[in-house]
Amino acid sequence: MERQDIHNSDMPVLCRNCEVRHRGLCGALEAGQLLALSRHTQMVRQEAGSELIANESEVHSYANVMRGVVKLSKMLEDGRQQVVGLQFAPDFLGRIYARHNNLTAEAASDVELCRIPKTALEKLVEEYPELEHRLHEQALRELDEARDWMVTLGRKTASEKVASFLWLIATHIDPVTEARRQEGLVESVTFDLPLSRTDIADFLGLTIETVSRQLTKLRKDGVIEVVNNRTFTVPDLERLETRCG
Amino acid sequence: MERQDIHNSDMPVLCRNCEVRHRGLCGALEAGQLLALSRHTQMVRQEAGSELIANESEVHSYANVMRGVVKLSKMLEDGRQQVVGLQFAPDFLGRIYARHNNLTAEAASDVELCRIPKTALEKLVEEYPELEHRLHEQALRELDEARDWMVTLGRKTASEKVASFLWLIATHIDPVTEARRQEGLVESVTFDLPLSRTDIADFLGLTIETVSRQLTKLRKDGVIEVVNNRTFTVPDLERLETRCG
DNA sequence: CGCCATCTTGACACGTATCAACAGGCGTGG
DNA sequence: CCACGCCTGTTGATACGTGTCAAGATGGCG
Repeated sequence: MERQDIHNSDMPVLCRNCEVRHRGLCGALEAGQLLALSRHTQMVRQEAGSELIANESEVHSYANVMRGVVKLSKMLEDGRQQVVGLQFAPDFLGRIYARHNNLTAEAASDVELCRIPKTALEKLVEEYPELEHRLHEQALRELDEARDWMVTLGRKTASEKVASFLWLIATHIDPVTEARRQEGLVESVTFDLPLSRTDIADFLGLTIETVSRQLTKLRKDGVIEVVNNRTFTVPDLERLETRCG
Repeated sequence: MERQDIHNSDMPVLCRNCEVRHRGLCGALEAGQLLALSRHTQMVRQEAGSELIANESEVHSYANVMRGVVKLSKMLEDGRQQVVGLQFAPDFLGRIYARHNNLTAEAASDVELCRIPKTALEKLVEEYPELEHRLHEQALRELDEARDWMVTLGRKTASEKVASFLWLIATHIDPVTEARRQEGLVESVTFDLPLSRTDIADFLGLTIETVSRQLTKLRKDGVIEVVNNRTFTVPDLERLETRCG
């Protein structure tokens, strides 16, 4: 997979076929730099539910999310849990520069990751400042998202929280339809939830019962249609947005 | 203030006397680079309550917090407010690279800022990668803090939230005693709250009445002693920590 | 077909919000 | 110098939203 076709171009085939290359970290790099990077990367598939990063574990590698959804969470000593973020392709996964991880990462759906060892990435970052710039911008984006979510956690009602969650998923799960939505071309969306009711509750600071009740309320109000437990359709996204508080 | 004493050293006097230089952004820089930076910086004092960054406003400058506490907050359309972060010296203030601010910053106490225009800093960042590295590390630190606070907002009880807030202030308001505390040399601390009850409530996702009730409960339990409305002493920090959940 | 995990629904409890009254500090002005 | 009003914070009574506990329903899968 990591072999390059020198008769064609300097770009590794792995990267040439990479769907997220232009949007993610690697968009920063020229062909030659991509080659340097790809010498150390490895594509791995992980099935839903597998632990990608264990809390308190030593950092050995980082990764780019290529496909699927990753769930980031933290736990109090007594077991109370809070999901502190979701990552979608092409997000960078891992806390660079830290010795130890301070959260848990789990595959929420089946995921594909492009892994790179800690030392390899850190060396490349020193060499190519544009790489650090990209990582910095992602950190800032995640910080913005975390702060937006703090408003949801601290100040919204259960009903608004659930609507906000559905809105988040509807607008992040599929970059293609999201692009069309932003041009006003789409108002109805169908999607699969990447999280169980328990995870949703842990994301929203609620119980699963409250999440369930608010979902049925949204269904009865016609804001969502339930295809099955895990897949919903939102007939009118603007209508959903008004429910987000 | 910005004149340098060429007979003594290349370092601008402004910076030579700067208390936070080694810990903050500028710790990245050599004397010559500091000089380049200080050509554009300006110390300003703002009194408690003044708005430092207006939401949605265009970004014209950034700043380092030199003294005091800055409160970052967001508001929903109907006026519900959430404080999404506090900044202490020597934190960097402002969302670099963004065209528009997406939160409000207010001086929680009287503050001193070291301001620098947007374009000046961005040019310097391009020139000195170490500067971007420092900013990146601060963004990552703030992200960690935001995620920790998400746990507080989503999963802690009112009592634990108030204890967590007091813990945060007690361990951040004064770097000197905090350093001694970490060596186990201090267990009692007295401090001034930089926030009103309203702000504390908005930070914790509670009402002022609930904050007030939890404070009296902590007082009656001997966890805190109330010197006056704004200044408390914590006789045993470890005892407070156990109340944080 | 039946088991198990996941989700939903119901009855009730409890924590926090809401609304209202009161207390204290502090500056202003008589 | 004290009276007054205002602002901030506290305390109390009650309401309401969400949590808790328990029972069913649904769906996937052997």
